[in-house]
Amino acid sequence: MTAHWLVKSEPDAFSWDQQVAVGVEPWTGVRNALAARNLREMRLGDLAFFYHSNEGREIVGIVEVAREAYPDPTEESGRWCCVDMRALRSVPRRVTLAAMKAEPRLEGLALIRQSRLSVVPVSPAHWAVLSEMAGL
DNA sequence: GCCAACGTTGGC
DNA sequence: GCCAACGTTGGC
Repeated sequence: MTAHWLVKSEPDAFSWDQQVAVGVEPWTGVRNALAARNLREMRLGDLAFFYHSNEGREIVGIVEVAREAYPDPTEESGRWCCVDMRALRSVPRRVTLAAMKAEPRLEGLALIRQSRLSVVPVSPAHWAVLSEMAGL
């Protein structure tokens, strides 16, 4: 069963253009227990929206899980994990946070409800609405 | 184990 | 640049 997610990155730190350029990239640096749990639940081939936080505040592309959770190499203790993400495609239309907030069918979206969480699940229904808004 | 202080994230 | 939300830390 394929699950859907949304992952955030500040474009200043790591942008969608960089993700596209490298293809596959370790999704490191998550230091929040709930976000880390979401990472561990990701399965090979799961899809995720790539969202630019802070600057842009919009969904810009789609990535897929290319490797399931393993210890984050950027952290010594081994208690944090990361996954590998592969760039799949840019979205034809970027979906802004404002547009998501204005869409009644997206009520309860974790991105809005827990704005500080960097890795959040997206329900199948919400995924369908967001895909439609993104022009997919 | 409680809770105040503090730090960080991210929207505005 | 401000501030709300919320996670973490440390004193007790």
